[in-house]
Amino acid sequence: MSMDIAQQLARLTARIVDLHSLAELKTRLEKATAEGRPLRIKMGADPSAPDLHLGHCVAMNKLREFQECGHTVVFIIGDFTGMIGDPSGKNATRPQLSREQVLENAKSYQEQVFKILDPARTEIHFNSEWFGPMTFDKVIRLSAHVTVAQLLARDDFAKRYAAKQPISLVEFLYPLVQAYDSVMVRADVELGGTDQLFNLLLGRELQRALGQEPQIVMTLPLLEGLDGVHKMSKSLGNYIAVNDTPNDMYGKTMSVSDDLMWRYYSLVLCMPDAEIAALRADVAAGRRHPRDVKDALARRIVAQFHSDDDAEAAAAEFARVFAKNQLPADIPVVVVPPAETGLLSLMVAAHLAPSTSEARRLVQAGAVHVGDERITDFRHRLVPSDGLVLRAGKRGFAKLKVAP
RNA sequence: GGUGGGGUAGCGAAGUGGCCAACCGCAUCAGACUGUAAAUCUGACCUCUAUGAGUUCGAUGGUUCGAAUCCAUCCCCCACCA
Repeated sequence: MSMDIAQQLARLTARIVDLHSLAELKTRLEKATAEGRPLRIKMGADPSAPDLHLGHCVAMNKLREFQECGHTVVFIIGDFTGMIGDPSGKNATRPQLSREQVLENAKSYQEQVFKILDPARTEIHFNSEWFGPMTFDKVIRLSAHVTVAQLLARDDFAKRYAAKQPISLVEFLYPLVQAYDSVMVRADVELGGTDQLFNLLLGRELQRALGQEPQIVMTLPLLEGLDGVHKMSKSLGNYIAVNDTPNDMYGKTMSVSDDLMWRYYSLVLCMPDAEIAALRADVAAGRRHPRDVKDALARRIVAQFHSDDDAEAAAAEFARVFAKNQLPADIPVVVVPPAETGLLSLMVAAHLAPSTSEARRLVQAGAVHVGDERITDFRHRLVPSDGLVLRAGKRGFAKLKVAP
């Protein structure tokens, strides 16, 4: 714990949305320094989605900053809750997970998490540790600490209640479950997305009710996904996964809108506000092209999760394919029979279209090239030859190989 | 348990016997323009051995020349009351 309190505070409160409260955080940091013990920073993870994406990284980055200030991250894998199935929000029922699935997801979670976090300063717990053996009388006693009015205060509950939409009892129980996790790991700080604020605050209340010092609560912004509107999430398919290939990662980043890229600079790369402001000013004044600024962003993101070389290669590949309209370096090879066939069935065989109807639409729309030639006649027939490249749309490529 | 409302393509939402493969909006895909940005314009958007055919409107069975539309049974959802 080399940094002094003021430095830590400045660092730890960057980019956050809510903080309850700054004074408590300061006191707690001072106390920790005095006692020579690191703070315990809790964060919960949902084991139903093993694919971490950049949206998760917003909070992870904050966790890492805590670690860099010498504190311990306590990562909770919600395996118990995962096995019940989380009915949160719109998708009424999430699939229940088996024990094996949860463990498998947890493992892949860990691998991904440690691309950002320091394993030496991370503790991982499964909440089945304490919920598994819990008996129902304890559950009831626990629920006595929370009132319905309190729960209804949560924004999305309030809205749904007002709109006469259903709220399942399980959903009511969830915040309590999460709050109890905080009690069990004796969290000093818990952080999450802004949508988690209520749950985090409930943890505070519960800790107080059970005689613990209440955790400090911190929320971070929700990162918008590739569509620029909704928060990045797996179910919406608008995400950049931590495990995406360099090319995908680079390309997806380049498809982010200009307005949004500043958020990525801030929330994913943790670039200080002043630097971002300077960049923005350059772009506004025409000193820099927004495309170049985005290219830099994409490179840095790829470099962070892969390597500098990967970033370089992805940028080069992107320039070749999309800027110069040349063929990608790696085109999937499809083995086809040597006989003459219709273009449509060839496209389906090459996975360029899921159905011949779809293939026909692409051809009619002028999206299909055979070699250098654009084909618009869906009845087109051809004799496959080795190395012939089929192209459908911007991203669909297939290289033919004739079966002997 | 009672009363009322409802289940239509990825989502939302029309349609209440033939003009319905099903208006419209969103999302998506493609083309043009570009910086694979945004915005805009255009087209497509169940499947197929494709100017035709086949399968769709919670499920099953029925009435009819003909059903998403009518009838019966069943399944599921929601609100209110208890």
